[in-house]
This record gives sequence, structure tokens and C-alpha cells, in this order.
Amino acid sequence: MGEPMRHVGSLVSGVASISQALEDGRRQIMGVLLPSDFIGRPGRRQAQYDITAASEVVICRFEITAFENMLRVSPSLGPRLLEMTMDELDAVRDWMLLLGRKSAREKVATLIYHFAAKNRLLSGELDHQSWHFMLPLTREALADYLGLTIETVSRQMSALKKAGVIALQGQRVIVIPDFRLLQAETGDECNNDQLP
Amino acid sequence: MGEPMRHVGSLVSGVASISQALEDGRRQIMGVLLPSDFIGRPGRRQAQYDITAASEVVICRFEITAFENMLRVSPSLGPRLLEMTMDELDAVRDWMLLLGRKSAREKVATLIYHFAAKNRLLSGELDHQSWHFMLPLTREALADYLGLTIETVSRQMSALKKAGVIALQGQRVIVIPDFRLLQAETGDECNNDQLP
DNA sequence: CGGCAGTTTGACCAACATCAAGTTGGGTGG
DNA sequence: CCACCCAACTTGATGTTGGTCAAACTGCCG
Repeated sequence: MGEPMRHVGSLVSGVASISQALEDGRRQIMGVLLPSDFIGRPGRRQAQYDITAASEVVICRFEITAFENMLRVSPSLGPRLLEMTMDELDAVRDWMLLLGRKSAREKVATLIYHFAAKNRLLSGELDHQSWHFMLPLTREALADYLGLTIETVSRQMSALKKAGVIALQGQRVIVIPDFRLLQAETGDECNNDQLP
Repeated sequence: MGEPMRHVGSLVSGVASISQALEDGRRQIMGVLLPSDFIGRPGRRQAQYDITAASEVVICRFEITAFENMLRVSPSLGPRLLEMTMDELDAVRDWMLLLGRKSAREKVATLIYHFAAKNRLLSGELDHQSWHFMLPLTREALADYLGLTIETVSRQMSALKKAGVIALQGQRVIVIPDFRLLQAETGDECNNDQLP
């Protein structure tokens, strides 16, 4: 409610989250926005979700009407946006299985696995089994993304550390000695064995 | 895995669900398909989700390649599909808040509220405060949709009945004496007061 | 009149939340 | 450069919600 949305855009650098909250403060993050992700909804003038920066961000934004014109004129833009929207829909549907059916431990393992895999893919170093990267979210954001409390997230991270599945350098950097060990904790049993 | 998808389509009549499962049997329904809903994903040859009929259904289906040609040729089809996909994305994001942050009672109340509202809208009789309709899903499907067990769904239905928020006729027909009473149980506190 | 799938109810238990201290570590001012 | 500060995080004790296991109930169909 309040002023209408005037822009859509795309994230150029940094990390942000898209979330929704109940009046009593309960919050659910529905997605983490990374560079190249689209923000906003052409065809609608009313924001429904909160976009929150999780770091310094750069956003490339368009007047919403201008973007809608581009959409009408450029023949490649529509299919591209449809493709991105469908990818997002698939990602969000996968996350629903996590929210509705996974245990706290599986949730935390899955989240770490996802971020690690994305980082590894971007850097192109697929040959190493071990890996380390920086979590772009606070524990509170992690909790709101997983449908857990901060304390439960923290406890499960400690448990995974004790089990040797991950190691921590400081509070944000995570080391993964063996990807398959981590994958085994996600509950997916996905036989995507492209690892040696 | 297995044979590639050869068709996309749209639901003409009946009710179906789209779901995903873990190997140990845990299942999450990610959406309920009603007449006019689209099924499938142009641009992809691999089914990722299970579509399960919840009643007799009629489906209008297309060869996936034929549909992709229509998409290229017809100028109104792309935007239409984009609009539908974005609507679905919004619906699914709203459901994530339910899965991650709502109590069992709020989940059950929200689901009943949604089905009732949709039915009421379709029938056009917005003037009555009370309403009755038939739940199109078994308790098991309800549980898989809400991320709960059958038993918990059953208990919460009984609790709402005892509280006078709903009444049951048989096991599938639900009577709602006062919509606002039901809405108050959803946890949304949404001030959409278009009721008298 | 069974038979059986779907549902309800009860007793008990485990997982996660809540409440309450502690601990860590990065940034700031002295 | 050090000491302090404060937000973010961890850990522990306890409570509550929803899951599990088990038994009865309903109603539809043969």
C-alpha cells in the first residue's frame, strides 16, 4: 500500500533478498538476488514484497513504462524474461520442498550446498573436491530463508562442523572438505554424480 | 530421468496437483491446478515435477514443439504466458510464507480460506457472508500441500470446528458461517475489508 | 453384511522454539 | 596501538508444537 512502483530493474552487483512478513514480525525470505537477477513486475504498479540489500548493491533500473515499451518493441526481451521467470519459479518450487518437508539439519546443509555450488560454478574450478566461500547472509537472514530461528541455524552449523562436514573460518567463511559429504546431508540423494 | 516430455497443455476441467518428493517418501505439493491453469515448460524437455490428478480431469495438450512455434508466431501468446507465470510465481511465494512461518492452525485456516474465496469468486455470490463448498483434496493431499501430517491436519480441522469457525458436512464439504472469523485465524490480519 | 480406504482421536515423544546467559570479533575512539 | 563496545553469534536449559505410533470410527462399495 502507498505509493505505486515506478521502476523495475536488475541487480548489477552485490546481494539482496526478497521477503514478506506477517504483522507480528514473522518473516520469510523467498529468494536471494544475485547479479543479473531481475527485480520487479511489469504489468503491476503495486509492490508486494520487500527487497532488502544484504551488502552494497548496484542496481540498473528502468522506468516501468519504458521497460514495458521495450518489451513490446524488442522481440528477444519477452522470451528472455519468460525464461528467467520460469527458472525462478522452478527454484522457488524446489525451495518449497525444503520449507515443508526437510529437517533443520537438512535445511542448513542444503543452503550451504546451494551457495557453495553457485560459487564454485561461477569461479569455474570444478576439479577440486574441497572448496571455501563466504556466506553472503547474516544468521538472521539464513533463518528467515530456511523458516527456522537464528538459534537453530547456529546449532545445526555447529553440528555439521562437529561432524566434519564443514569447517568455519570466522563466522562467515565456510570450508567444505568434501562436497559429497555435504550433499549426503541435504536429504536429496540426488545422483548427480559428476564428481570423481 | 527417463523419457523426455513431449507435450505441454492446459487443464480444462477437474483438479490436479503439482508435487515433488524425496526418495524416502516425503512429499510436497507445490500447487493445485484448476481449470485454465497451464501445465509444462516450453524450452525444456525434462519433466521435473509430478502432476497428479485429484479427480477426473480433461486436459488440452499440445506437442511441445508445435506450442513453441505458436509462441513464436502469435504475438499475444507470449505476454499471456508471461503474465500467468508471474501470477504463479507470486502465488507460490505467498505459499512459502505459509510453509516457513505459519502454525499448523494458521496453515489449515489459510488453505480453507483460499479454496473458499476462489469458489465464492467463481460463483459470483459475494453478498453472502456464509458459504459452503467441497474440498477437492484428500487429507493426505492437504497435508502434503501444507507441510504437515494427515493427523495434524485432521486435528486442526476438528479444532476449528469446535471453535465454530467452520462446520463439516460429511468429510469433504465445509461450511463457513462467517468469513471474517475464518480470516482472523489465517494469521494474515490483512485489512482487505470489502466485507460489510 | 463385511471389507477397506480414508479419517479421527488418543497417548506419547522428538524436534525445534523460546528464554537467558555467555562469547566472538570487527570497528572506533582514546 | 590498545581497550572497549556492540552487534552478531553461540551455547545451555526448558517449553511447546507438531510428529509418531496405535487404535477406533465412518461411509461407501461390493
